[in-house]
Amino acid sequence: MISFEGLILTAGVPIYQQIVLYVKRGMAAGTIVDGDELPSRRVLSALLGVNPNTIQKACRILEEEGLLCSHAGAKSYASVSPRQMEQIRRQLLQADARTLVEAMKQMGVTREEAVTLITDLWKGEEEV
Amino acid sequence: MISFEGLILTAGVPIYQQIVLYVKRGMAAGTIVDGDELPSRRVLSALLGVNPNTIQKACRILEEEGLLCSHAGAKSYASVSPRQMEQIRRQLLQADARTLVEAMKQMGVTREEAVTLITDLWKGEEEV
DNA sequence: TTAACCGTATTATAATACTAATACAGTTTC
DNA sequence: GAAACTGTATTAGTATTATAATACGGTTAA
Repeated sequence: MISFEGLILTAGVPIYQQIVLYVKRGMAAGTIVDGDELPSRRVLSALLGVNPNTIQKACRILEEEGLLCSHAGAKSYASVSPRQMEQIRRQLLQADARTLVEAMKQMGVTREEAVTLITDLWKGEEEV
Repeated sequence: MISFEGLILTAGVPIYQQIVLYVKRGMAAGTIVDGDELPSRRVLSALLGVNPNTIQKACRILEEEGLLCSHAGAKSYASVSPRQMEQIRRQLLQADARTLVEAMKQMGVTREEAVTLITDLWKGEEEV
């Protein structure tokens, strides 16, 4: 059963997008693997405190991308091949890193300063 | 006169937020300094191809944060003290880096891998 | 002073995101 | 087969984002 305990909803970003991203990142990390069972729409909506329609929207997107297998009446399961897993991992990493690099450059930050900032933050959060 | 040539609007994020962020990053980088003149609402809206109301919303936010000085009938000017500049820089850097670190950790990426990814991307974009 | 600019405000319209309340049909289990 | 689930669809209402079309009054320079 896929766990959503690690998902902390942030204001300002569409909820369905956050759910999709959470699942994709889990797949990239290997914490969500092929065949894993998804909680039902109703259970998940109660768990996250959002509307069932919002959950359904996220699930529909995941299914359209071939990452979720849903059939009316039956439970839903993760569907990820090793190839898909690698592709998702690469795409997400590239996107996140590119966003940061562009932001840093716009602020006139040097590469060394950026690396220092990240390593420091990494250590800092490990203590918490 | 503050230049907005470097601002590339992205779909999915509110335009007024992108404008506010662009100005703040310019202030953090030192490319926008205290007293710099802002293009008029109408000129800027034509330049970016967005509605004047959207520009006005961004300007209202910047003024409420004390970063823009506007008076009816007169032109608008950037208003940044050295203390504000440092504060903005620190806030934005922290926010961006924190977002990346959380994403990386969710995907099971090591600190070394993250640093490598960023340094590579930095070099790669410098060639372009 | 008057014309041309400036910031500001208002009203209306449309698209998207999200909530809310149902309803329906397929699957599973006892 | 019936009850309890499951995914799916529909309709309605609200808030935010953005556009559109004006309008008003202050500032500035010819």
